[in-house]
Amino acid sequence: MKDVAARAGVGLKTVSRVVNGEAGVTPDTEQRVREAILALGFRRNDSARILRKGRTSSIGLVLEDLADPFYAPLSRAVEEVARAHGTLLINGSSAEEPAREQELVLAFCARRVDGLVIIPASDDHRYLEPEIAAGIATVFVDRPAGRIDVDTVLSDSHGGARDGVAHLIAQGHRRIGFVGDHPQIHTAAERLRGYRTAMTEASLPVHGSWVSMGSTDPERVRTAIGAMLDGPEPVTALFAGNNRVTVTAVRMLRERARSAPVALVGFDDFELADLLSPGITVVAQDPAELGRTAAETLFRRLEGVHDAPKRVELPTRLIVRGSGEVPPA
Amino acid sequence: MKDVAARAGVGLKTVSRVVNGEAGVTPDTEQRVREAILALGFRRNDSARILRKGRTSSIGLVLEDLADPFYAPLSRAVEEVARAHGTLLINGSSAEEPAREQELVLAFCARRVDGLVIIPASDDHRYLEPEIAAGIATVFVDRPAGRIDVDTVLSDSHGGARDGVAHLIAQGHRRIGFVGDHPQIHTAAERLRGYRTAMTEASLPVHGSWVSMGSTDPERVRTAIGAMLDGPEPVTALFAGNNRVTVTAVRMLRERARSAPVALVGFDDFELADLLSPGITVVAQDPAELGRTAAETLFRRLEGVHDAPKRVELPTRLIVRGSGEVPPA
DNA sequence: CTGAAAGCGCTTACAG
DNA sequence: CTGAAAGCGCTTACAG
Repeated sequence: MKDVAARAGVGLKTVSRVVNGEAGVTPDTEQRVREAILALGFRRNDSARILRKGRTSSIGLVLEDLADPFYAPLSRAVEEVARAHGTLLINGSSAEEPAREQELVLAFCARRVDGLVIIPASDDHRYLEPEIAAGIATVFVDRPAGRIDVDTVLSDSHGGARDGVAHLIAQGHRRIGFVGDHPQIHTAAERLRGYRTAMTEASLPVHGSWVSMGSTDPERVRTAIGAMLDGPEPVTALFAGNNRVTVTAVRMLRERARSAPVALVGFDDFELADLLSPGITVVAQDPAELGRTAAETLFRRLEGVHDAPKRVELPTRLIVRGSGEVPPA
Repeated sequence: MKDVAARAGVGLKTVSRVVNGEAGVTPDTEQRVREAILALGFRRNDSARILRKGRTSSIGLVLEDLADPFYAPLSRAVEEVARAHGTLLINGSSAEEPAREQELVLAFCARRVDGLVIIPASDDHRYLEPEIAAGIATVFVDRPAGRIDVDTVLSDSHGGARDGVAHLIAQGHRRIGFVGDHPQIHTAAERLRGYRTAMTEASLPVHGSWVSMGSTDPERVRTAIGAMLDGPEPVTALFAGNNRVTVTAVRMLRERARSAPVALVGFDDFELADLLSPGITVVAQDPAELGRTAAETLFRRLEGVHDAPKRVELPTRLIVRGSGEVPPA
């Protein structure tokens, strides 16, 4: 910029004016500055601008896995909102590791992002308190924050799971298995709770062997489902706690196609669910809407809205496609 | 930092030393500084650090759509490599709009990212010349750059499509349709070329109505496929130019299940392709490997490797699952 | 309409 | 082992 000013024979401030399209420069001066910019290949250094202005016009998004088909649309929705606000998106995957979540969040804060959208992997976010106090707006999405009070956008995991399991009960099922993610994950715990609610509301007992929580690794899920199907009180229907479990369940039921058919309802919709035979009945969330709502909440804060932190819960939707309407054997 | 120094009764440089874990501070002094940092809730401002250091330790990734199942693993792979290099990832979706691609790239450059990984939407990248001259390392992936000479990582679209179409020919098909994306997109054009190569190698004519290029919007794809199946020279097999086309083709063939079965091979693998009936035979790329290779190439440049720009072409793999082995009616 | 000075919050290069 | 001065490249607040 100094070089441009020297070459154009003007002051620094005049170059700044031209670069930022501010008024108060004669066409003639502006022309000289523009020529110097072109000749020198000058591009404004936003790092310096940011340092001086205080706002970075960037936000950070921490999620579990960018490549997960559930989070990809969420992430894209956040990006679109950010773009509409002239803001850049920095993101990172926590890989479900609390230490990595914290590392990413603090790295973003050190870059002085204006705000954060977080899908947490940990359950204690007090480490964020100084950052929030320092003015970094923060919204949690998909899962709530632990031990701090911040804006949160969730899906109704409890209600969705209850609806899905009630649907199986309505088809006549009495012995229903639940396979979920690690119980520390809020959504997993809530869905299990929804399952129990539905069973209780129908006065059905829940056999201990019908519930399995843990890694969504296919091997573990297979073992769990195998035990439910071949155990002493074999289930006639399965409720899968998320998309990864559902896919493994579909594979497994396919392989056992010769045995008595087992009904299946999964939490989370996924592409091609309608093309399988039977189509997979699911409790669908709207990940893009989660992302959009979270990002809009964030920007409302950045625009200076200062009421108490809010918790938004988005409804789920049961999509009937066939797999959940298989009657009990 | 000034406040911390004042409170600890030391100089700025000493605070800097403690914050950065540099040697040469007595334990006693360090202790005082740490206490001041804690008391004041001080966090280093990386914007200032960046300005002074010259390197931002961030890279930019521009792709077409973060939410596309093909690009999500690519993006994740880039992130992992960046992470291994202590670098943050900024990303944005071009939505296949050249103006948006350029806007994102220039915004990243203004933030002085150390490097760029670009999946281009445009075919003229001369606008990048000043940035590259200014030292921003750049790698193109999935599609080549236009009118500039830079590192590029591609899949073998031509060879993959040729293999896929040759596979259909080997099953006895003579009338094969090709439905692809917009012909301006390099991969789309290359796959079409692969189709023609395979047909020519088998001395088969290509009827004009067997080729349709354009938007991957389901309505357009349906119309195109309908014309091929119901036209004067009806095809007995289809080659789909990418995952979006394949999915629409699957839906359509499913609906027409009562007519003579049509063979299908698609470019790009997708989740659950094996669970459909029949399973979908595909020419698979490895998007994560594309991303990893591109990012590693980028970091090699950032570490100072200065040979001529390289072009890497990764092989594709034909995965046989059933849909491509349907014989001609 | 234009520009000189100060400052954003750090690090660098140097001196003690 | 420690710190004062200069500077990274901009913008702000002000004066002319």
